Amino acid sequence: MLDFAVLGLLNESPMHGYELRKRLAALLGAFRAFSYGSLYPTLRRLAEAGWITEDAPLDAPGPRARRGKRVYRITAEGKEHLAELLAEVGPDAFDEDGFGARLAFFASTRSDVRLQILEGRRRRVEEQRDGLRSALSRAGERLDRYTRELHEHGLDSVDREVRWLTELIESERSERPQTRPRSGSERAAVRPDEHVTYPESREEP
Amino acid sequence: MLDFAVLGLLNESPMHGYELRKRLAALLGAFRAFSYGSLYPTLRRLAEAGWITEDAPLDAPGPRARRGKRVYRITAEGKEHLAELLAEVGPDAFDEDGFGARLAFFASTRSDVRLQILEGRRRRVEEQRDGLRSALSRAGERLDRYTRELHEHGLDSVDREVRWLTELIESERSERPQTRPRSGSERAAVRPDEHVTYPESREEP
DNA sequence: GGCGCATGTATCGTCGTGATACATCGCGCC
DNA sequence: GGCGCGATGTATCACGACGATACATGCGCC
Repeated sequence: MLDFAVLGLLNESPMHGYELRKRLAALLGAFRAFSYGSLYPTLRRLAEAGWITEDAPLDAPGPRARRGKRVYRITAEGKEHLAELLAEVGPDAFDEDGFGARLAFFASTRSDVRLQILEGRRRRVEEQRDGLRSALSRAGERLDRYTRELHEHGLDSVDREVRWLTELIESERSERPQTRPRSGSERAAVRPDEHVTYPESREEP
Repeated sequence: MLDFAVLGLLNESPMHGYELRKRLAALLGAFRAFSYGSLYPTLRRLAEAGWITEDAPLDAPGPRARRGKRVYRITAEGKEHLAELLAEVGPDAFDEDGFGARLAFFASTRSDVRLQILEGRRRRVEEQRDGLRSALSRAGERLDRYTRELHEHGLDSVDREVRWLTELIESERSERPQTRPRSGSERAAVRPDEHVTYPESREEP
């Protein structure tokens, strides 16, 4: 999840850890920004895996080991890996945060994958809604007033999210009405200025 | 946070860990139920602190060590501790989960503390709203369409939550219009069938 | 001249999660 | 008659994120 977001951002341009975190915050909604406590370990892991490089600006040979600014840059392998991540759905894509991260890079995501993600997320939220709904109608009467209020508010929110997702899905479908043909190669519906390159489209085995 | 919720539930009646988790889930909203991985360690911690007891049903002296059903029960000290927790606000009371937990036990919470919690939570959510709002008006135009959509939906939700909290606050105030007198002892406004006993009302030092 | 604030890198203890393991019991179903 | 399956029930562990903290630099502003 963090891997995905970091690669996505570094694919746009090289960055410092600090700026990365700010961009992450802007992307995922100000609150819900990862802390450095997870960001730096992630960067190191990504560097070890070869997806990114870490340009440490030649340490001035002074007496104290300076803590230099480090610029992180995506590698060719990293782009390849990102393209794979963008093309698959993965189980995290439907929870709150994972969905947010996927949505943030929808412009680089194949149109059919976009639909899969939106529909999966909607299914997930509908389950929440139904669970909440039946819990309320079962126990609603003998629930504490405040607890009931909380659950009703939660039900409302979740209900609105389902409607929002439905709108997104519909607009996604109307902009891409070729649901019919089911042609052999579902090719990338992506803008030409995209940085990533897509692997071959693959059928489910 | 978990401590608080567990003590609150055990204050109503003794329970197994399993049932505790179910009640927790019902209370906090089905999703957002703590896993056993945090529940059992918490129970052990609470038992060590003396807030609860752990009734292990005398192991049948058979060859294999049976894993018996354990009934957890709140102690007198636990009730005292719970009353303290209920009377103070604490910094977790304003985040999503902490607030939910506090709300779930509002019936056992002093009316003035209720107001503090509601208002603190509202302030928190207003900050989120304003941050989101200004981020959107600053960068809204050059934002990805999907990202903007996500942030606008988030802003909507947060906005509605503020309004919801305002309603709760107003109804809280109207049911307790003695905001005026500022009499020496802010006494418990609590139903007589409550299990907890309140410590002396204390003025801020 | 110094104060505070944004920039910038980094670590650590704490805590919750999600997966997993294991065990018992009642129920339906063939 | 026995078989499986889902609910009940207790428990652990690796992993990952958080929040606090530390430290350093450069910049503007009064």
